[in-house]
Amino acid sequence: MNRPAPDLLKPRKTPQQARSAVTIEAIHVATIQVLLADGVGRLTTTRVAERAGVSVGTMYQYYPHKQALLFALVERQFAMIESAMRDAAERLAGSDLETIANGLAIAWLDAKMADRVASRAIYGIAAEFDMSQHMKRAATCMTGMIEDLLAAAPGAKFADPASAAFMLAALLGGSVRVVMEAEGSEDAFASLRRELPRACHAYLVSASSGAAGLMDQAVGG
Amino acid sequence: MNRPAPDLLKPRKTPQQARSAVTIEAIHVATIQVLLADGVGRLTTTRVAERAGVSVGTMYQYYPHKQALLFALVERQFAMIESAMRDAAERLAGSDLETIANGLAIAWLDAKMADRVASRAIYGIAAEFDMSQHMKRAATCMTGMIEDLLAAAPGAKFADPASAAFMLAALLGGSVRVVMEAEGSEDAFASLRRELPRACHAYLVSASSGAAGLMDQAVGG
DNA sequence: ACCTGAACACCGTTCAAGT
DNA sequence: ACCTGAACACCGTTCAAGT
Repeated sequence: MNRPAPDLLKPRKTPQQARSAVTIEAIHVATIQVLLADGVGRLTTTRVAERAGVSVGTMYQYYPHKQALLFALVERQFAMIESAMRDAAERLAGSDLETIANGLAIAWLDAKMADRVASRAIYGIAAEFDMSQHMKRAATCMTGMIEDLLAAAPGAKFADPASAAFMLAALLGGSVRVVMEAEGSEDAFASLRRELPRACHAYLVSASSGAAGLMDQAVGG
Repeated sequence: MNRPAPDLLKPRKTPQQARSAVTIEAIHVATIQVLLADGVGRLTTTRVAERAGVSVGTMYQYYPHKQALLFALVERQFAMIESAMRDAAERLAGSDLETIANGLAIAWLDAKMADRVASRAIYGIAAEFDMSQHMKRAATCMTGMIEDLLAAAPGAKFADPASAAFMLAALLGGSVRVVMEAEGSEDAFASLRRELPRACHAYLVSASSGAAGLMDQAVGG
């Protein structure tokens, strides 16, 4: 009893001896290398094992299947972004709408762009199997964080804070995603960096019914 | 000479006899059926051929590989959405920013939701192979259409119309995509339908420097 | 012109055997 | 406790043979 719910995508076991920790690290590194060199399409368990210097069987001792292997990378990326956004939220607590909008947009872009090559590769993985659970969790997390920020923003009253937070999360997440997927040029990313904060701010102002919001909009920008 | 550039994702040949037209249609229908019944992961050439009542070899006469088969579905979806948006743009030409924003957002949502099951399934496909070319083309097309609309909007002057159009396309495309990917609930889609027009409008007003724009924002809804 | 299906190369996964 | 690698089932793709 008190057994954890079986998560089929999780690693199979945790290393008990030093050499197995080395093995895991080798597999992890090899996965990234193969991914970057050959792409998701050509990433095979044999190739990864070969590159890691272990046999396929060994790989299957730690990961129940190929998906779990790739999933580990996605999780790491998710965690990185989540932590970056959490930092930003902490920094922005109590700020006005404009500061919040700009701060969130820039933090989001920075996190996504931090390692753009890896990011794109990982988006490719994320697409290959059903990520809806993770996406849902990430979206809920982001929405909650944003909702708290909005609630603490001085002089802004939202008729429906949950909706506003949800929409802002969708705007942030989606726009970056779409540009990345279309293999956006440098220009595209520059536009995004210029326009996304503005879009977020404009939306927040429009969704909040506080008088300060409208003042802000008429003066700022 | 004058040979068309080889597009490896295109069907291999066009039917010359009646029976082959029937075959193609059968394959197409079978693909959708298998996709909906078993998901992308379990869609195999054998299964499709079986369901279509032809041999695998026959399938390979019309499609050079499995990707091409799935690609045909994606193309159809793209064409449907593109045409819907073209209609909307025609209808909205010369309208003010609020009408344009609302009209585009609703048209976009309607097109994407028209057959939500198929849409999600097709997003799944689109993810499985590199769609960046198509995404890029679609994005360019949308951006162009929007830019024309903005140029024709009375009383709105954009410092950088191209950027504004680009950003609006990203907002539309991304937000819907993100919600779909997170397997959004009915609530989520309802929020999107309520908030997306507002977000688009707010952004356009903020990006345009025309006095009418600010008036609009302060008074409108 | 169109269709068939056995054959081939390759990939994910397992498991008996080793240290 | 950890590792190996031959073996298995399955899948995408081809091609000689048919109508």
